[in-house]
Amino acid sequence: MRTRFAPSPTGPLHFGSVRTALFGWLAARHSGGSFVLRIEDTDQERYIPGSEALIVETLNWLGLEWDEGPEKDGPHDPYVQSLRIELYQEWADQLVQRGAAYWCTCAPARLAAMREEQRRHSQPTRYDRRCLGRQDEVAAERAQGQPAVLRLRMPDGTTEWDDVIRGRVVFDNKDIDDQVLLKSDGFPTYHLAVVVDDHVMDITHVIRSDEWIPSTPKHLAVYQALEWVPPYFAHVPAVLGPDGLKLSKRRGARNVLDYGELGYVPAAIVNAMALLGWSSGTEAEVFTLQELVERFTLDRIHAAPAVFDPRRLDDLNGVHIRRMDTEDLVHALEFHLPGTSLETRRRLVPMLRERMVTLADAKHLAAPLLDGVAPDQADFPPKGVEPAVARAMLDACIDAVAAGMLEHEDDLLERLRETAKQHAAKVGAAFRVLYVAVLGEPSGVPVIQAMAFLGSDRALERLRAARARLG
RNA sequence: GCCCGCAUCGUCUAGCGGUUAGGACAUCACCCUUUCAAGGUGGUAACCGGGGUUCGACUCCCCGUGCGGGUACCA
Repeated sequence: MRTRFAPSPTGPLHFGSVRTALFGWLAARHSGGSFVLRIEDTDQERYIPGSEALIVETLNWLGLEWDEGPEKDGPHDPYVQSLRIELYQEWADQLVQRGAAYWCTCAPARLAAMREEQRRHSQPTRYDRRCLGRQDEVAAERAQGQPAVLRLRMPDGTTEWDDVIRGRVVFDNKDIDDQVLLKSDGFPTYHLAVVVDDHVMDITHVIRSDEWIPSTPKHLAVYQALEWVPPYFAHVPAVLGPDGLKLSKRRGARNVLDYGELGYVPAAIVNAMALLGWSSGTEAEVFTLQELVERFTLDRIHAAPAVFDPRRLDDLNGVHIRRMDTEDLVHALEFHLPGTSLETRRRLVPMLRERMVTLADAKHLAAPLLDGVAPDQADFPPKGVEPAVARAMLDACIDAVAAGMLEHEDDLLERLRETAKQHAAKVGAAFRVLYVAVLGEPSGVPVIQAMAFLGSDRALERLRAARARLG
């Protein structure tokens, strides 16, 4: 199996487009086949410089390596369509010779008026083939330098194919327009370029978003005219935003790379994407990339569009963070805890790990431990705790820490529990005093571990400052 | 307007004629607990509507409805 991801360089990749790439990548890897990355930049107008670099970075970040494509070389180099123009023109000639395509010099204004008229009469809007019947004149016009486009001559009859995800799909060819294949500037349209490249590059399975279903008959017509064996088509459903509309840059769909800065890990993103429209058929839903490769098959993709729920990503992100290898986590945290040493992060990880939804959470979680100054807290002692209990807890803690009990966390914990009980206070509530004293907040990483991290001196400093506030 | 696709809890989904309609997220309750989390247990919550087909429909067919997409010298 050979699959490809063929984005156009019109900006960063969003969740929906990357999911399509993921499906293609997984299908290829699962079958032991190869995955091709191809840049479809046949529209110079929409080209946004830097997009290709973004695409490459995104795929690399998620671990979706391609076997052939930009920065990779391969037997079908180059993998950028704007560099393959002559190839498309050659096949366009073939289509003309075979009577499957014809030149058209109709002006845009005429086409617009024609469609307007058709719409008014409840007719489907298609090219009326005016130029098809006057090819000699058109040839003369072209010779004089008049701009022209090459159109596919859509054959009569019906076009059908067995979509891997949807089953049989049938179109009546009379509803399908004579698609422009070559623009007046000599560039191919998507419709010509994909077909030529997918065939030349031996793509066996075209996995693309379902917005392409209506144009698949056009592509099939080209395959047929050129006597090429068409690939399998798998049209994956769209990913919708919370508004129920298809994700798009226009509507603020987020650049997938942004998720990295927000603290999402690749494993979680890939897992969440896979679950949007695909299911394993078992009740397991947490998978690593490798586990997805083992289980993924195209036929288990659900045909209905899916609404992306960021809460699911959050959950999966926490799960994958908790499962991450410690050293990997220590390294991943570097970005979110700038200025910290490897060693510091190693000591922090046990306290942070189970409390992070995103890696970015490490910042506020670790702040009380990394700041040099003891945090302030207006509401002290915390409500629900008698001042007498607060004093007793702090005194006991100060004595114990001063006596070196931070070396024995379990004993210290036991000592503090007893102190709370002796004062008829709920252990949880009594401890809150300590949290506020040490972390500046009634919640956070485990307070005894936090004190151990800070060291006796700094811990005592904060405890005494809090004690002093109580008088 | 014309064409196409889709339709199970709020969300992602399992289901492929006979099930107490299952799981996950979210949500609620409880347990555990040094706080917060994590974890555990349990609860609330779904087959878009109408016709068929069938002994029997979530499941198959048709029609509606809703949603999505296409309808470009954009992809």
